[in-house]
Formats: sequence, structure tokens, C-alpha cells
Amino acid sequence: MSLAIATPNSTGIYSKKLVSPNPGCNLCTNSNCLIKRNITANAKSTLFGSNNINCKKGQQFIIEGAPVNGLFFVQKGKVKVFRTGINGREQIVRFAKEGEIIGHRGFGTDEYYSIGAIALENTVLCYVSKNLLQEALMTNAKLAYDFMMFYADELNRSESKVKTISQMNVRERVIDTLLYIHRKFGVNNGSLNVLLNRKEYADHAGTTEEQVIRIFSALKKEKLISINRKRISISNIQALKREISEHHFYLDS
Amino acid sequence: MSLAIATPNSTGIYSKKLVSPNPGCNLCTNSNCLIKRNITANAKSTLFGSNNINCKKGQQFIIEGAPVNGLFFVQKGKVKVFRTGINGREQIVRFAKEGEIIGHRGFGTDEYYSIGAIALENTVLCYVSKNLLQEALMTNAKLAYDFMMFYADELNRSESKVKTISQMNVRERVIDTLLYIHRKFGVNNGSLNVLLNRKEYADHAGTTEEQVIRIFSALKKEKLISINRKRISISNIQALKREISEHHFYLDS
DNA sequence: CGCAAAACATGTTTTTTCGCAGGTTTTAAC
DNA sequence: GTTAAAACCTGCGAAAAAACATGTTTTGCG
Repeated sequence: MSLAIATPNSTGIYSKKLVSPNPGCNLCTNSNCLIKRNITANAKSTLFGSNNINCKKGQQFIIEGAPVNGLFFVQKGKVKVFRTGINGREQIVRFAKEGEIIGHRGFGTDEYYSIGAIALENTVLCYVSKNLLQEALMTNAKLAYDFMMFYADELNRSESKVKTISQMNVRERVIDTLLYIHRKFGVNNGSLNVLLNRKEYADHAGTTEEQVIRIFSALKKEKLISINRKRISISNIQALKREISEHHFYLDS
Repeated sequence: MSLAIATPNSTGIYSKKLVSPNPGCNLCTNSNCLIKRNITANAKSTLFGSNNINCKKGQQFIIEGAPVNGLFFVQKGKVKVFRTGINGREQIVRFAKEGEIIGHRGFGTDEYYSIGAIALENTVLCYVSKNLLQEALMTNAKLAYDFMMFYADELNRSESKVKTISQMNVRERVIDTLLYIHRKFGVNNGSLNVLLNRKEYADHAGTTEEQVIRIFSALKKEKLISINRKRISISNIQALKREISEHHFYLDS
């Protein structure tokens, strides 16, 4: 059957074992999944019923420049999406959590992924083949509308990030990143609900590991955050927000 | 009729005279307009038939923070889209030409524009009210799909720009901007087909006017570009591309 | 034409950020 | 528990970029 051709198996970067044969949409609990919201149970099991991928922490499941076959939904877990620059320097363009989409280039005529994606923890992905999804989008206006809204929103966020990186100084960018992580992943037991190393903070803020370490130290000394190894707690979120507020006239990302 | 309420007239920032009463889609010659491609002539004149706006050079037609009523198509002319930061410093997030869309926040529940837009030359805009377009999108899957593709593409470009601004040095960013302008607006009589001042190049490259002037001087001395006031000609596009090629492993914007 | 404003240009100073070097602590593996 | 690797931390000099100052050229307008 044609589905097999579109399955990530065929790209060769996923082992057979990692692809579950049949959990599918019906067992998925993501209430904010665009697919789940817009497709009937019947169509779901037909079109998207057998493409779950388990991804171990640290595993790269999208490689920059690899051919596009489809896109991924994060069913459970956390992911970083990045572009690689000179000397392998990473720019993290965003993070993704449950319900979010990875791989915007799954559509159209584009042949290669322009981003890479790595699981930050053990993650369950839902793979949707380009062709099947395209068909669904072309016939289901509400689905296409929801996808459009997703992209329009992401575009707004990204254009906001362009300004952020361009106009904020390093300290402000690090603070902005901390607040972004706080918004995106929330808090668990008082500390940010995701474990990133200093390099990953730097790669998102567009600076170096050393600068992040320096600024974390300063923020700690100023009692704005507290640090226990990788566990970062924001002690005074108002003060942090205030420090970058002049950059945000109109509610950005 | 309800159309009048959604017309830009009602926002108060456009004079009556600038809004043509009845040219509409049928006289529009943009073959790549998303609306024109997907709506029948009849529906077009009903829904989108009377919202043309003439915009003089230098006129701002979207103000950051103003309430969103709809979005704009560029029917003819050139536009810059920007966000304003501290001390009124502008970050130009992109330029737009014929057929392109301005104002992604025309949809959904967002109440305020997060970007500003200014005409770079005398420009004809086509205004489409949020409500009417939303209705069209919800019932026309192909239209929604095309919009989705537009935003997915813009998102890719924007995320590419994040990396560009973050990882390139000033000279590379200025070169990148020159090449972007070249791609976007092309060449007329040997020089770039748009007249921007040094500040606008700087605002796109994320640097200062002085740096742009310095780098233009250097590029001129190196015979990579030639300058006649605002008319910039790229003399050796291969050399310019080569200089930033290491940043572009996989076809970016 | 004459004038003022805008745009362009360049040299100098100051600030910010980077990159390296050298260290300590933590984590994971045997 | 030992050991190696990874992660974290700090100081300092170098480099890049911004900011400032000041002068020139061009443009638009009465």
C-alpha cells in the first residue's frame, strides 16, 4: 500500500522498532491537535492511523537538507527546532511541545527540510505524510484554515524574534529567552519545566555559552532567578518583564 | 451595508478620496493574487469589489497597535513592513511587492496589528475585510490552502532571517540584504528596482546607517557594487553570493 | 536662485560582545 | 570508587560594532 512509501521508515533514519504499528489518532490525547479537531474518527484511522514514532532524548528526527516526505506532530515530549550555521553553530528558531507541528516544509514543492529537529526528552511523534495531508487540506476548509492560522501565528512570533535578536543586547535576549521558555513550558516544582544546558539557552538567544553563564550569574546575584544546576527558577518575573518591556510596545510573542 | 463598517475608511486613517469606489478585483491584473486565483468573478465582485486604496509614497497605512479590521494585498507598488523598537528604531521584517499580503493578524481573535507598513512608492492596495475573508476561507479549501502555503513560506523565510541576523557579521548582513532586494525587486536599467535610503538598508540588515555607508563604500572600492546616489547596481553578484555562501547550506530565503 | 533639510560620508571614541585560557564541579560509565 | 567526559564558571585581552562628532553633497521648495 502507498502509505508505506511515505512512512519515515523509508527514509532510513528511523529503525523499524521505533515505529509503533497501530496506536494512531484514536489513542492520542492531544485535545489541541489540528488533525484531531478537524477530521472524523473514521477518516483519521484511515489516513493517519499508523505512524507513531518514539524518539529518545537527544535523537535527531529531522535532518537539515534531508528530503521532505511529510511533517510531524509532537504527541508527547519536547523538541528543539534549529538551523545550523558556520562551524556548526546552532540557531534554535523555536521549541515545540505537545500538539505542535514540526517541519513546515512538508507541503508544496519544496524538496528538502530547511530546519533540523532534536528531541529534548523522550518524545512521541506523530508522522503525517505530505500527500495524505495535502489531500485532506484541499478538501477540508476548516482544517486548512486551522493550519493557516497556525502558520500565521508562528510567522508573527518569528518576525518578533527578528526584532528581538536585532535590537536587544545580550542580557535582554537571555532574559527574553527565559521568559519565552517560561511561557512555552511553564513551571514544575517551582522551576522551568524543561532542562536545557547553557549552550541551548545561548543558541536560542543568539549568543555564546559564556555570555549566558555570565548573565545567569548576574541574575542570580540580583535575586531575579535561582539556579540549581540545570534547574532554573524565575524568582522575580515582574522585574525580568519590566527590564525588556520597553521593547514590547505591542504584545509580541 | 455591513461592508462599509469593515472598510478602512472607518478607521479614520484613510481619507475618503484615497478609496476608489469601484475598480475591484475585475480590473486587477495580478495573476498571482491568491483571491483572484481562487474565487469566481461573480463572488469576487460581491465580496471584494470595492476596496481599493491609493497610497502615496511615504504614507503609513498600517500603524502598529491599531485595531485589526482586515488585511491588505499589494495590487501595485512597493511596501516595507516593520516593527518599531526602542527610541523608534525600526526593524524592517520584510518588503512586499505586487500580489503579496500585508497584515497577518487580519485573522483570528487578535485585535491589534503587531507590524507597521509604509508605501515605498505610490502604491495601490486592495483591502479585504477580516470577516468576509474569513467566511471565504472557511468554505473554500483551496483558498485556505493557498493562504496556508503563503504563510508557511513566509515563516520559513523569517526563520531564516533569524539565523542570518544572529550569525552573520555586519558586512555579511548588508550583503545579504542587497541580495534579498535583488531577488525581491529585481533590476531595472542595471540597478536595483527600488530606491531605498541607507537607513532602510540598515533597518533591514539590523545595523546602523553609518555601517551601511561604510560597507557600501568598501563594496564599491572592491568593484562589487556601483553606486549612483540611491541607485545601487550589483556588479559582481557571484562574488557577493560567495561571500555569504557558507551561511547557506540549504537554500534559505 | 538661494536656502534649509535631508541624505550621505568619514574619522574617532566608547561600549559591547566574543573568544580563549584555565579552572572547578557534576555526571555517567566502568 | 575511580576516572573520563561533559558541563559549568571566571578573568582578560581582542575584535566588532555602535555612538558620536563633524563635514560634505544632494534635494526639494518658496
